[in-house]
Amino acid sequence: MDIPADIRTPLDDLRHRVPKLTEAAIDYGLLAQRTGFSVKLVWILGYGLLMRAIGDDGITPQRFSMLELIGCNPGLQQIQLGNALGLSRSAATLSIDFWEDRGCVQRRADKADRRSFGIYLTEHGEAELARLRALVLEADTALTGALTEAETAELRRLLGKIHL
Amino acid sequence: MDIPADIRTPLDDLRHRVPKLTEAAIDYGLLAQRTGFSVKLVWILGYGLLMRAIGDDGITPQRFSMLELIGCNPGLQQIQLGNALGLSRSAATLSIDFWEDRGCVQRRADKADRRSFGIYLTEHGEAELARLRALVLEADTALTGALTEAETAELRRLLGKIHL
DNA sequence: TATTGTTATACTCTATAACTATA
DNA sequence: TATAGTTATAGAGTATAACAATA
Repeated sequence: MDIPADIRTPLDDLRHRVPKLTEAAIDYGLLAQRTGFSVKLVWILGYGLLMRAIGDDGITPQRFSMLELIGCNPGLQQIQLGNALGLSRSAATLSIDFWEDRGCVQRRADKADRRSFGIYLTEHGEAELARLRALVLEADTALTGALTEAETAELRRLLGKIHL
Repeated sequence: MDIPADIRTPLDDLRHRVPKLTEAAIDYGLLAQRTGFSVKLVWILGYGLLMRAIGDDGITPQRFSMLELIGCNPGLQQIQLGNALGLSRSAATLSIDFWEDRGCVQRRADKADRRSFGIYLTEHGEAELARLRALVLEADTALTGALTEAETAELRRLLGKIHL
């Protein structure tokens, strides 16, 4: 499975969004020493990489996360999906609306509690999720392209120690 | 110099914004394996930590970055400041307006080119920047509180390898 | 009364484009 | 013509609050 050329060397085209802290012309002072600032720069790169890999402005990383969550947890309530991604009820509604409009998810009435729905992928949604997963994996691999596998594993371990 | 109590144990109060990927109830699927997703979660934590440490909704991490940049590079043009932070001209204007309204920065006419200004800190701005730097450093230290110093250094090295 | 979902609304941040004044 | 800065405007994404239906 070849990685498309525009994903293989991806970061260089996105660097205009991200300051080079070592450039002589500008002194970044404290920013250059802040872990949080480095995290932000890498987040910007990862976001841009993912957007480009997906190639559809409507499908943001956040919306992909929603679709992935639905695929892995069929039947969840909207409020549970929202909580799992740190979204308000209304933001979850809108995110699910987006995928419903694209024919990827279905709201099924919950017979036990008629206030709520169970959210499920449609067949088309399954296919779309499979397609996107491949792109997302490639973009994520590209993000750590400058690192060895051992370094990538260590990076993930350290990030996980912070947020887990 | 003691770290305030609400910064010393900071992450726990912010976790509601950040899913625990290992929780049994929900399967995060691909998301749990994505470096980019972990980066995002850590970014959310760092952002929240910094906002809380600063304790002034107007002063965002982005605006702090602008002030720090002005402090470290007095006399830069607005457009240069914007470029250094990945901002458009209009966004840079607004960010500098914010600090000017607070009496922290000054636009000084450039005698050689009357279209542009040199941006400088005021005395009050110097003091404000010094005050904020201490808070920012504490918040950044708190972000990596779960890591040893060696681990924090390694995390920074790995992040730098990606964005530098 | 409390909860699920929807809708209306407002807010923040951003970029683009039009505009002014210089160059 | 091009550039620095400002302003007007629009877009995306979010949250809060009011609302309807149901518990």
